Amino acid sequence: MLDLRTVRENPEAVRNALTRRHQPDLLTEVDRLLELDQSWRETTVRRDGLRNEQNTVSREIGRLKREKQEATDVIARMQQVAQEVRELDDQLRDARGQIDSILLMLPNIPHESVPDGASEDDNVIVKHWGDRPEFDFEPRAHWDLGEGLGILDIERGGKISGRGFAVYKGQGARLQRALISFMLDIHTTEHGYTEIWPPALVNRQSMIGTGQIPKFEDDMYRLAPGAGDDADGDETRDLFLIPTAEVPVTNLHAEEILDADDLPICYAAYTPCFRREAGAAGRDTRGIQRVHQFDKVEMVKFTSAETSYDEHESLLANAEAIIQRLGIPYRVSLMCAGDLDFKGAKQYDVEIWAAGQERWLEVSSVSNFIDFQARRANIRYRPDTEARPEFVHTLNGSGVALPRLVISLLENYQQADGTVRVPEALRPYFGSDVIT
RNA sequence: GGUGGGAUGGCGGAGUGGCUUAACGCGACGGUCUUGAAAACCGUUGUAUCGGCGACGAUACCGCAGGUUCGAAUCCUGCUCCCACCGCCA
Repeated sequence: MLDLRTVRENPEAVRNALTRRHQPDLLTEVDRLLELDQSWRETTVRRDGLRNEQNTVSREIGRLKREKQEATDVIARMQQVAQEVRELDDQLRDARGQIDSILLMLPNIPHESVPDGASEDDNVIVKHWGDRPEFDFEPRAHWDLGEGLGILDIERGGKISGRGFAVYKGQGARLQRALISFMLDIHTTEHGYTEIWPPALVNRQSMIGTGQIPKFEDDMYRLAPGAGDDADGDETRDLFLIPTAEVPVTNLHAEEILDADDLPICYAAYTPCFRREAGAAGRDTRGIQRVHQFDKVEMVKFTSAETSYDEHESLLANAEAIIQRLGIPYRVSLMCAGDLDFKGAKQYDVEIWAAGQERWLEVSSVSNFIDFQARRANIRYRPDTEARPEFVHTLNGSGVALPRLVISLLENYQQADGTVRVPEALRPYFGSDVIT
């Protein structure tokens, strides 16, 4: 979330950001926020003055009592003051709640290097890599290849769970396992990431910390209270399935003050990911392009404020390295302000080529959130021993998501007989050079 | 799931309603002394918010959230986490 002080002292920067993001509807929220803040501060001054009186006089009452003197009149007067403090506290709590809820809804401010634009059509393609494969036969889509090879079972996935859940079988299952190990090994041994294996269920506070809630709560899977549970909002059972490892991994350091010498902290984590895709019914429903549960290796970085944009570039390079080793053609887009993720200040998307469908598929989104998540999750660091703590910058990028990578591998490396070659780099993990 | 015991500053640890805006110790930082270091001695010590141009001042924070009271680390209610034992369990 944004710093309230930034909004207070530089509201034009915030309004400008909303305009660049093409979200003019939020401008009135900024005005409301400024009014609430003004009255919150005025009330705070009054309340603190009364608290000061309370503290002073209460000490005096203590002294009188010790000296066995009469204090009834003073106590009667202080009862009034206490009542007034209670009323002001209620007002403050209410105003603070409204302020926080607005702050939680306001998006990050796009970095100056982010291009203007209203939609994905205005994203800037900054890189192309690799040559698209050519075939002397008609290449097939992955759902045909997968079914033909017996490695992908969409229908049974639907039977046991519902639409949007896939079953991988035999060499398909092995391919999943091989890819996960392959990617994690590269990130940990060559890119300097520490491997994390986090929970897949997290509490509400963690979801707020990384920014999935409140804005995207409808896209999240949430555990229903079990039979016999209290229905009245028991925090311990208010759990969400993670939509990405970003949530548990970033929140590892929530409420902490990190040592500057430890930065940057770089984590890589494999997790399953769960997404309701609430607003996307009917889109890309064939195959495993858009599913409710998928697997992903995610990279997360905690950096100082000075280095985050450099770290952003190397994070992108780390994601690209995976795809390059698998010999898959890809392109990188710099997201325009209008298409930029709610919580991001700058974001690259990496799309790989799927030869069977002849289209680009997003497999990685590489974002710098600057202090947006760190402020929500309260993750700070001390620049040096004497300095006051500052918010870290958090970044993350997929490295990479599996289903679309599998699609691309199947479709790009398919052969006329329906078998699929396995890229060289993956063979030690997969144990074979062809999927038959 | 059950029973009992805990949670206090960077760490250890005192503190059962007012003489505590948390004692004492350790650590850290600054200084004195010293050729240098150690020891000793002196001083300092967290986080956040608000007010002020500023020096500075005020408020809040003793696991979390409410409550009682003129006044709460201390009393009450709910919750979380940790430790021990019991039960269940891959």
